[in-house]
Amino acid sequence: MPLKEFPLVRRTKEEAQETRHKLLDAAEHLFQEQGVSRTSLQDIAKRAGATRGAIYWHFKDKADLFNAMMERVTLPLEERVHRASFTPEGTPDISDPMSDIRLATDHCLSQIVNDAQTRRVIEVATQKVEYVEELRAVRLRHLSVRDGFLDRFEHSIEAAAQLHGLTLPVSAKNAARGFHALIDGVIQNWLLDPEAFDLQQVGTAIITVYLNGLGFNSETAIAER
Amino acid sequence: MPLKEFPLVRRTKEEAQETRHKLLDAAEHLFQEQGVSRTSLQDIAKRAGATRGAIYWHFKDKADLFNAMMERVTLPLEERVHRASFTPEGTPDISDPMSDIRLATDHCLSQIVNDAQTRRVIEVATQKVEYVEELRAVRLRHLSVRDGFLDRFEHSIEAAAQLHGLTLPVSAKNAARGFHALIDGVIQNWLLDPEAFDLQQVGTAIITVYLNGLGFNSETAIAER
DNA sequence: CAGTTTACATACATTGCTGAATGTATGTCA
DNA sequence: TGACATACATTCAGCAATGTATGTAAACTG
Repeated sequence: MPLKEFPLVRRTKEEAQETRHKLLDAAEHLFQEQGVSRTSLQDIAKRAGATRGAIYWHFKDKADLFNAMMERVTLPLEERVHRASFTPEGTPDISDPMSDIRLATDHCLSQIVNDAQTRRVIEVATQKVEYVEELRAVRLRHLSVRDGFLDRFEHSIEAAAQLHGLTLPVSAKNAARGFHALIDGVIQNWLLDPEAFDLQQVGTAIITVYLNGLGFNSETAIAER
Repeated sequence: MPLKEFPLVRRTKEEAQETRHKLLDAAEHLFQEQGVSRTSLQDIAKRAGATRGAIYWHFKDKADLFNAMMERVTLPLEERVHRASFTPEGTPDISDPMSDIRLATDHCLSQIVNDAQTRRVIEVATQKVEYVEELRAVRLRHLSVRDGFLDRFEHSIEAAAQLHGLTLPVSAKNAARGFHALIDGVIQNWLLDPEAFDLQQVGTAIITVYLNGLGFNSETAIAER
């Protein structure tokens, strides 16, 4: 039964947003625990202290709710990475594009390790959902975000190579793909078994190895400062 | 209705194995198309030209069928990689452990690109299934297989470093983790959009970059031959 | 060549989830 | 202070999937 401590029927807009967030919170946890398909809207409503009526009011269906849950975390993260990659704010930096990328990457890893919500949502997105037709939109957005990152990486790598006057052993595009695959891979492996190793430490180390393989040796980056 | 071309009721043991394989084949395709949870046992039976009775005869339930489907592909693959990493057969090779690893990796990439079944199953395992309690066994096996690979990589990298007399910039364990993350990541990214790039070519290239970053420059490997 | 087991097909009972319809009390605004 | 929109709760119809129980004919066995 939906708890009835006080009259509680109609809410103000603020309260409505609060129940919306409670629904998304509940979904996050339940999706992580039982997987998306095995979690019913009933489960989510119950955990949020509401009924399915509330869900159908705020969202069209389960896929819509899933999307909202994802975007609540990924939109700010994307924006953050986006900003980090151009000049942060007022700081007129003419820094090495490669350190910008490394900073942004470190920030990502750090957020995954330190922010439980981010970790939960990424875990759901990578292990607790089936990417089928219904979630085509999610998949497409995922792809376009990825391609955006790849372009950014590619240009930064190219610019940095030019800056340091070195010739890359592979095309900038492939170098970017490898960089992305490395980060993506290490995050996924960590999520599979977070106890196995320290994501930030190992992540930083292997990125250094990879960039070193591209010709960016650590001294170069430090010397520039 | 289950097709009734001829009497067809009871089969010989061979025929029974054939229907078993047909069921697994059907499951593979349907899981890939619709995801595991959205595929009913009814769907699978129908596609295989059988009924749910056949499924419940051969398998305990859906999770059991899923396991069988996975192992039909992964067991031979694992065994192959395992063999590749020790001395193949009668060939008394005292080759560079690093080239062994590269050969095994190339073989994996090649099989993923060229064998549709392997590709299907890996795609299902990475995108079309939710790793929840019910599939705990799959997850655990996945982890133990991964750890086996990691150990192998670690030892090979260590041996190769000693052979070439170089000091690794990171621990052998972390070097192995990076190597694995790189391969895992590039495969997953390729599966997300196989049109985007050539897996074997890009894979080989970025592996070279990474190994180069570890200190194994391509000339070293070639010079040894 | 009976009896037994195998390899399924069929039928049934149960469960659980979705979507839509409807109810309802409260905010909100003219 | 009505009138309308909002933010849900409740109810209901309907299906779809699972698991099991049972039927059955052919293969296998001694």
